[in-house]
Amino acid sequence: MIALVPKTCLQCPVRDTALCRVLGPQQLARLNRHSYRRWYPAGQLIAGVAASEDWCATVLSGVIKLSKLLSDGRQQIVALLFPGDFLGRPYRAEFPYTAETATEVQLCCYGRAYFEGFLQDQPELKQTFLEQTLDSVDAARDWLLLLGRKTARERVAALLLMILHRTERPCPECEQDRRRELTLPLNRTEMADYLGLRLETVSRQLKQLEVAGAIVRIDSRRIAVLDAEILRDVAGPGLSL
Amino acid sequence: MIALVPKTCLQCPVRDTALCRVLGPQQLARLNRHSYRRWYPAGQLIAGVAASEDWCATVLSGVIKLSKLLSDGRQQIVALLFPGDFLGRPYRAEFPYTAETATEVQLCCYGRAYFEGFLQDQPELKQTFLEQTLDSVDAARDWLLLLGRKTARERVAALLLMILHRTERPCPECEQDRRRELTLPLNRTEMADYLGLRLETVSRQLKQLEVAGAIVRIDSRRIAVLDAEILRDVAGPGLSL
DNA sequence: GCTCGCGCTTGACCTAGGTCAAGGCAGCCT
DNA sequence: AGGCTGCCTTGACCTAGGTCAAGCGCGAGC
Repeated sequence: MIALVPKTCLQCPVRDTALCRVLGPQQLARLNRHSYRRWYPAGQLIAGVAASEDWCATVLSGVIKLSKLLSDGRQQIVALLFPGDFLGRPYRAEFPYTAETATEVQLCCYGRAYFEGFLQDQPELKQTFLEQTLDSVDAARDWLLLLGRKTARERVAALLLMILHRTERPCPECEQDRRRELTLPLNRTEMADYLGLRLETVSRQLKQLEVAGAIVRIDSRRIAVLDAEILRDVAGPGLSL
Repeated sequence: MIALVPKTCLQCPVRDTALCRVLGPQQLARLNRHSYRRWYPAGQLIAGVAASEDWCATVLSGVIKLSKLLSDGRQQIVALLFPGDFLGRPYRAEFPYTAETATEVQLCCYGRAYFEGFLQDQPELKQTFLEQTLDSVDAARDWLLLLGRKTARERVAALLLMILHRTERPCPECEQDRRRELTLPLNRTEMADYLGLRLETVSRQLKQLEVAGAIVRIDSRRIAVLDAEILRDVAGPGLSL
C-alpha cells in the first residue's frame, strides 16, 4: 500500500471526476503549482466546527465525514466525501462542519483565497463548481427525505446502494445486477450517525437484509450485494443515483 | 389586500434581498424586460416532480414549499422559500421537487435559458447566486441534524425560530426579546411534513411550549412568542440563524 | 340560523427503534 | 500464550412518537 502522490495532474487518480477536470493543461499546471498534498490516517480530525479554515481541497483517495454535533454528544453526519469531491467552504472563513477521515485520506489542497481568485479567472471552473454545488443541494435534500420519512430498513438499504454507487468506479452499466462486493468506509456507529439511527439498529437491519437474501456480510466491513434489485425495492425511490 | 405588481424593479418588495439586488440599473432593466409576474392562490401546485420546467423565478411575496414524496404518500418538505428566495433549478431541465404555494404567492419569472445566459453575462450575479447556493447547502445540512437527531420538542421550537427569523423584516436587532407575533405560513400537516413528525405531535409540542411559557397560541395560525430565549434553549444550537 | 366540512386538539393505545447489558471475536501488546 | 481493547451482535426491555378515534370550533354555503 504505497501512497501514490502524483507529481503531475495528468496521473491524478481523480483526473476526470474532480472539479479541475475542466481545466486546460495551462491552467491545470498553474493551479498545481499552488497546490500541495496532505495525507491523513483513518479517524483523524481534519477541520473543526467553525474553525477558521484558510484552505480547501480535492479528495484524491479515501472517504471523509462531514458532521455536526450537539453539545450533549448527539451527532449527525451530513455528508460523505469520496475521491473527486471538493472539501471546503469558499467565501466563508468559518468551516461550518467537523471534517474527519473515515478511512486513510489523501488531499490535494489549495489556499482558500488563491482558489477563490482562481475561480474568478476561470469561468468554466466556476460554472462546474456552481453545478456541483447545486447537485450538493439536491443530494442533501434527498437525505432529508430519508431522515424525515424513511424506516430504519429503508435507510440502511439506501446507504448500501449509495456506497455501492459512489465506490464502483469501472464499468458502470456492465454486470448490472450481478454479485458485487463493497467495503464499508464507516463503522456501525458512523453508519448510524449518518442514518439518524443507533448502531444496534443498523446491525439488526443489516441482519434482516441478509435474511432477506439481499446481501451477505463477509466480515464486519465487507458486504456482498447478492441482489441489488431487492435493495432498491427496500430503499424505495429517491437518492437520484 | 391589493396585489402589488411592481412595474419597475425599483419598487420591488424584495429589492434588496433578492438575487438581483447586485445588478446595476442597466442590467436590472434588461432582466426586467424578460421577466413576467405570476400570481398563485394558497395551496396551489406550481411545479411537479421531475416535470420539465423551463423557467425560474424570484419569490416576491408569500411562501412556497419544496417537497419530495414517496409512492405510499409519505412526504417530506425539504425547503421553504420566502420572499427574496430563488425558485428553480438552472442547468437542469427536470425540477427535482414538488413546488406548492403554502400561502398566496407572487413570483417574478424568467425563462430558464435566458436566466442562464444572463448569469454568464453578469459575473457578479453569478457570484451571488453561487454564494446563495452554498448557503442552501448549509441550510439543508442544518436541517439534516434536526431530522436525524433532534426530539419533537426541539424541532418545533426550531421551526418557530426559523419562521420568526425569516418573517421579521424590519429592525432585526431592536426589541430583541420582547413579545413578538408570528403567523405560521403552514398548517399542522405541513409543519409535520417539514419536521419529520405527525400533525398530532406538532400540536402536542406547541401545547407544551405554551405550558412552558415560551409562546401563546392566539389562534391556530398565529403565535405570540413570549420568550424567544426559552425557545432558543429548547431548540438547541444549529440552524445558523 | 343550521349544517357541513376541514383543520386542530386531545385522549388512549401501540410499535419502531432506542437503551441497557451481556457476550463474541479479532487484532495488539506484553 | 494470555489478556486487553475496540467493534460488533444479540437479547430483553422501554419510551418517544405514531396511530386511531372522538370531538371541537369556525367559516362557508344554503
